[in-house]
Amino acid sequence: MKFEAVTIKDIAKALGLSTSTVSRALRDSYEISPETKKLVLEYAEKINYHPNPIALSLKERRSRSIGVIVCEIANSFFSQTINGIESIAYNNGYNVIIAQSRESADRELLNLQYLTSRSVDGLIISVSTETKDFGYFRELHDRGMPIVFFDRIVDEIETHKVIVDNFKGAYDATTHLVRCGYKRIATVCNAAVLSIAKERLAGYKAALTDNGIEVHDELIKYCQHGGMITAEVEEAIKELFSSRQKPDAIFASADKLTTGCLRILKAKGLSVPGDIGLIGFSNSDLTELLDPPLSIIKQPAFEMGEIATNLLLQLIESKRPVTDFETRVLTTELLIRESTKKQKQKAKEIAS
Amino acid sequence: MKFEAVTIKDIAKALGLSTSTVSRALRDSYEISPETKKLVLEYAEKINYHPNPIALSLKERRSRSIGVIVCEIANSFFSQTINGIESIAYNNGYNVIIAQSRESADRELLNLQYLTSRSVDGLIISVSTETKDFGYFRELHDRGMPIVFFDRIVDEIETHKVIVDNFKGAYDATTHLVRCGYKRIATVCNAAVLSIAKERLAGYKAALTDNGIEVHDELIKYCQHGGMITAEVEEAIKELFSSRQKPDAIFASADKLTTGCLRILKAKGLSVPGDIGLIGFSNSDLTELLDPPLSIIKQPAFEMGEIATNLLLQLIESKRPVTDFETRVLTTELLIRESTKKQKQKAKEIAS
DNA sequence: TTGTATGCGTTATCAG
DNA sequence: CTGATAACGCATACAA
Repeated sequence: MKFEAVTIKDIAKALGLSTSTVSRALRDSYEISPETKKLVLEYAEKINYHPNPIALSLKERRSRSIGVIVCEIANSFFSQTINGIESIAYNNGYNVIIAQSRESADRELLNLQYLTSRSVDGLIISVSTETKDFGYFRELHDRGMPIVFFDRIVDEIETHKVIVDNFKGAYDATTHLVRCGYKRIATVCNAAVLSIAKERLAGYKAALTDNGIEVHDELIKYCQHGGMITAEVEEAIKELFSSRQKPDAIFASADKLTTGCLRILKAKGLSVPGDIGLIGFSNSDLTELLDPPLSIIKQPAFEMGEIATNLLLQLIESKRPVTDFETRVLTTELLIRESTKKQKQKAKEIAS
Repeated sequence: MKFEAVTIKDIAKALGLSTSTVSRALRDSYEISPETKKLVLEYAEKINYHPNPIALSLKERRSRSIGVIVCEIANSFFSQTINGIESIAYNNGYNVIIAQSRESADRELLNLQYLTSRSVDGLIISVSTETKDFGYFRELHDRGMPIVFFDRIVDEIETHKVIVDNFKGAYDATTHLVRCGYKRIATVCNAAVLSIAKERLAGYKAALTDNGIEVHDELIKYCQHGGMITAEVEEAIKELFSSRQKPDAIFASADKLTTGCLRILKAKGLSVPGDIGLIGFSNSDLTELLDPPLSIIKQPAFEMGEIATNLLLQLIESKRPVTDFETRVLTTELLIRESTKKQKQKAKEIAS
């Protein structure tokens, strides 16, 4: 009673032809007579024949599917990226297989092995906060598996990468807080091993320095699990407020951290930006509806997904190893949404 | 230079054994001597052997992958559901292949054909707003393809379904608005063909009737594209406000519609709930951060994904057609988040 | 123009 | 205990 498909054999038998003739007729080969072709095609249509892609994959050693590994699907940034990935994949006849690492290096590795053993033709990856050992990525890459990294990239591996200008995004965000008059600006960021954490932290520091504000290490808090665990963000903020350098504003350097900070500040009864300034990376479509709306740094997530997929398909389809790898750096969007005119004015200064 | 895997043949050749011996040794067959087993296992480990799942699929006629079709991944409700689906699939060694219909029946059909021709072992589907013809679903189902519907289900097809009590959710939401003192309560809902739209509309109407409020058709607006197109929601609201029965509150009957309404009301300069009441289905984690926080009806999305997947795996693994289909009805959560004490009081009345 | 034989990687069925 | 062979569905080099 299993979903049983009709094969080329069935057609051959029914029509008194050989399987190869049928195969060729279906592929519209030049060496098949028009009559036979027509016969086969019509019969195939009639009995609703569909080639078995698994058999095809086995033969052609390609599955026309790409694997995607992110920490979490239910995160605006990643779900928007996956949207872009699916979009391009669909247009090119590829399937998208999704896996989540949940910020666990073990789980990431398992998914990686699983997907590659599943014969995906390529991988699009944003590494977990926990990943320290890139050996398996390297091994895969060396063995010829096409890989494209995005957002949280692995610098050491020579393949295409798609990121935003994290330094500039963080710089702009921090500068915005400075222009708003904040003096003790803290930052809550991801584990320091992550490329995005490093770049954004550098942007934050540079902005402070360029504005004559000293960088205080007590004002820099790391969340090892990328904000997946609420308590972690809570702890970070608690520490910030119990430090000598009590902050008057916070720059949250990732989607999950921004909403995490916002939630905890509100829970503490602190209004944003009344009591404390806040800006952060975010791709949620609701931040603009907050009252007052939250200023954010937005990444072009959908486009990142599209670009990553196009690059991957390029790698997949040019069978030879590609040596001229590129890192596509897109721009972030600083969305100033403070309500007072004064702040809008300041926003303009930054934009210019 | 293609990513080439090591096969059972390679092991056989290297060890001077036959492929069948190697195969059996790897599967820990009782008919292989401990020494040979050890030899094979160690060598396999050493050269990092992994069975080719495509070849396995061809042989076993199963791919250990499930297909998921939703209208849009970048929607809190669906991304949370997919999170749950991936979670269970991962635990059972299945891959999740994602496809989006983008509320287009054509695209849904193409994805459907694509996924099934890709030999997924089963499907988890939430139909698009546009879907009117369920013929292909029926055909697949009749041919033995395991299918589980969730959220937007197809009543006519006898298979497992996972939904929430949409009637009650809508009833509670509408009742809440009534208790808050609103008199002319409008609703913005999905295309009337959708199961969820019908059920929620019924709940809305029942709540009004039970509270002695007349149902006015002008206060019921449909969005054919489920809010995918902003203009559509804008139009609906514009129509509501230009009708004789100008509403004083709105019940938005889906995630996308709730945020859509909120956005447009804000854009119109109307404060919620100051100028107009609003409640709706939503799974966004930011609604609670709005000021004042927005009251919503939340669906247990993650759990729905988990349950749907468990049911699907059951269908897949019991090869015979299952005849005792069930519809799992979960409860929605009415999250009252109005700020005034009076409203909180009223919320309690509803809860009791 | 069509048919036959082989291989893709694996397991199952025989035979030894 | 182990090995040879067929089969899964398809494409293709080679034969006719």
